[in-house]
Amino acid sequence: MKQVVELLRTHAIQPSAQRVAVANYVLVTKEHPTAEQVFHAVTATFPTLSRATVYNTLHLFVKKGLLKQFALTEGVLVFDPHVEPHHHFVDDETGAIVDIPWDRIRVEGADDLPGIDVRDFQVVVRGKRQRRRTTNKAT
Amino acid sequence: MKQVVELLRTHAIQPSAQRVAVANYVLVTKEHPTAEQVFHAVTATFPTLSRATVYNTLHLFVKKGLLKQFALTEGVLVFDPHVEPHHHFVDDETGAIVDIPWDRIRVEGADDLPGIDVRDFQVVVRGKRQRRRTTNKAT
DNA sequence: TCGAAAGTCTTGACGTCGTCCAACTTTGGA
DNA sequence: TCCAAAGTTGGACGACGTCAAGACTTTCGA
Ligand SMILES: [Mn+2]
Ligand SMILES: [Mn+2]
Ligand SMILES: [Zn+2]
Ligand SMILES: [Zn+2]
Repeated sequence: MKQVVELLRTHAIQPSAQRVAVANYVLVTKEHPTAEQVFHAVTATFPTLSRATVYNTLHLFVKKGLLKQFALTEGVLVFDPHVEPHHHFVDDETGAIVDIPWDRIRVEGADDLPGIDVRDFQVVVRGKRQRRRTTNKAT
Repeated sequence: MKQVVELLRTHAIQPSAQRVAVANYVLVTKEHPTAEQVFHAVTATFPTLSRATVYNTLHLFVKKGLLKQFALTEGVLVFDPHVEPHHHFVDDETGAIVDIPWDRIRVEGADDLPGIDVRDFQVVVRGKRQRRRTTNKAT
């Protein structure tokens, strides 16, 4: 997409074909993919793309502020194009990570801790998605 | 230690020599060690202990409620003998994880999210430890 | 237009973390 | 005492991630 190329340019990133392909996936997703998920998703349409380039590109995007990086689930980093502050829910059963809007949870005292320069904080909620809501009227 | 043996027994865990050795390290530490750190620390005094047994034992302790397990830093799980709810600070520079008492931070709304059965939540704070406090009287 | 320098990409080797399994040792109750 | 169950071991294996050397591309001044 044209706008991805512009976005990379405005962040001082050369829009190579590989970077544009990665960007068109990872900057658009609502999920929180791992590097391996990005690799598999993008090589589906760009088969010659190498693993090293995926990692290099993701790290570059993080450095340039287009992505954030989290360690929330076992063993892997995930990438998040939603760079404004927000909280996360982690589904125990599937490992899925879901955004919680910043204003949905009130936090007091996290940025005023003795001896600490707080860079950021977030609430991490773990649990299960509820079974089908049966709140609907007669089905 | 004798009390570790008793602790294991009260949690229905056979206190084998290997488990006691692991317990004497991981149930006592104030740090949040990774499995590999546990492995290296305990093999220093119990050289025949195998990696598989360390992992088996840590997972058993988690299942029995003696430890909690978190993914807070890149690539590794950490284990925490402090099983009551509390928050965590992660030092950007060293990766060190430090407990924040539950009451130090007020959180409202995290357990009342639509469509979610919340099992638990915590605040994760990231930043730097401040340079030496110079609040002391004339040194 | 040409060629060098800088930038980018690929391949494949390597390291760490964690799992798994088959073979073994130890344990404790009949 | 004996033996089935429980526990342990070492090594193979897989996923994730890093790194460096070389190849390819783009840029840009002569
Ligand atoms: Mn930006
Ligand atoms: Mn307990
Ligand atoms: Zn997010
Ligand atoms: Zn803790």
